[in-house]
Amino acid sequence: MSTKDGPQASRRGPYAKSAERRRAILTAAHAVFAAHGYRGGSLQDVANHAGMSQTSLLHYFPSKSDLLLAVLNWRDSITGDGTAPPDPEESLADAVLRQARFNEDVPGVLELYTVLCGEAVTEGHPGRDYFTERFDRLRRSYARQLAQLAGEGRLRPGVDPDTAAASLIALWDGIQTQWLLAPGSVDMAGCLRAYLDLVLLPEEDQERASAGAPPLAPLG
Amino acid sequence: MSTKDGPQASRRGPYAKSAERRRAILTAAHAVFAAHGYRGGSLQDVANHAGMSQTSLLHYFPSKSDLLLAVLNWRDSITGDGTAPPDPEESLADAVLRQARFNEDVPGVLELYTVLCGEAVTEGHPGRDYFTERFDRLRRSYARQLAQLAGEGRLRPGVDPDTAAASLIALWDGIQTQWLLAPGSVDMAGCLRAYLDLVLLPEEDQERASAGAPPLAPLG
DNA sequence: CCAAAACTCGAGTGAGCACTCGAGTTTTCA
DNA sequence: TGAAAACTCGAGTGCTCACTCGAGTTTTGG
Repeated sequence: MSTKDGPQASRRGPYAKSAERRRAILTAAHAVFAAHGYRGGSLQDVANHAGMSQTSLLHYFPSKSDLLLAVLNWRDSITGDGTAPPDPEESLADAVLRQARFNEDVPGVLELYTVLCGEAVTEGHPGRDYFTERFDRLRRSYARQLAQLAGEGRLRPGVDPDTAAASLIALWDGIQTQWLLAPGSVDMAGCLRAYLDLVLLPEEDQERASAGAPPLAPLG
Repeated sequence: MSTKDGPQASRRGPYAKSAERRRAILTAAHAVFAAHGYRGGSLQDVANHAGMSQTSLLHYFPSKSDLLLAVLNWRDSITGDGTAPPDPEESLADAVLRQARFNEDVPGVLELYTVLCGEAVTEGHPGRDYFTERFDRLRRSYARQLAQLAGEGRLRPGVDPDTAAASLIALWDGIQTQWLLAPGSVDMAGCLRAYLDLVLLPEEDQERASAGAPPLAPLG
């Protein structure tokens, strides 16, 4: 009653090293799930990578599905969830291409995303809701940005922002899969740039775009 | 030749019902792998679906990875591997859209493909080579068809056939994933049609576009 | 300084896994 | 028709899995 901050005010804070331990577990789990998937990766493997016993791991994350969701949310908290561009001055195309090129050089990020996204459409997969919501969020975000570009006359006539948003995300995911299976045969950034070149009109034509012909051949 | 067709000519043919049983196993395995993935699906589950013991199943397919590869090749033998169009008179766009719409109505086909494709980028997955080769084959096939259209002037200027081939496949796969997670929010055929409308030029431009090519020449 | 919470982990627990073995039954084919 | 291959399956085999238990150690906060 003296210092009461709750009905059973008997809680203490975690140890000083706890945050670091959790981070080590998340790093290890990220690597393991990226390499073997959720079902194929074991808690023992994660614990070994993190340098602790499986029992200690379960002290921080009480179940395997909790660990998976923690890894997914951890990634989003670090790299962003793709919804909000870090620099509001950066164009949509530049942001997409910069992120695509960046991902090529950070091993494990694309593996984790691609592997888990495929697994997630499986019955009872703990990451299913995460990916469903992520796609929903991304589609809305890109559609909004594309609609704004359309208002500025920078979208090719006939292109629907909602369709283009879903298509851009789909193209991005699909090309990642192909790149992971044959890195030398696919140019991720090149494919994305080619698609954006088809959908977007160059900035300097914005005066003529609303009234006259775009630089590339118009649609029939 | 009558009694000797090999060094140890003592082989006999399988039972009459064997082909049917193999087909029942493949059907069951298709459903199980589509619902739970390769790692998440068990041989016991497949055997139960097929109405036999796990031991009998293993008589026909001596290991789980053998069963997976058999399922993948069985699908290709039924639906085609996407390389050869069934009707040489059908245009590339029509074939893509027809297949996309067909897949929407056959449950399990997209699940199997999407789930296994994601799993396959995992270390040591038995389906990895299959998907790598499949993508290679598909890219080459579409690139060839697009290059021919380019020769007929039916490709939008500036579009690279190789890039467009990889992009079309990527878009297709990616939109399938989104559709499986949120069927009501995504129009698969619509996205593919929109992309093809961006890449291909309408047919009536053929007279101005090229010299004297037939409208839909058979593949060389 | 000290009680109690936070942490650590060896040793299970029970379930499920792919796969094997051996013995019985059914079918083929000469 | 009969020998032998094709098939069937109950009963394992050894392994790994996620997760629990209980008991000890370390750290915190008053």
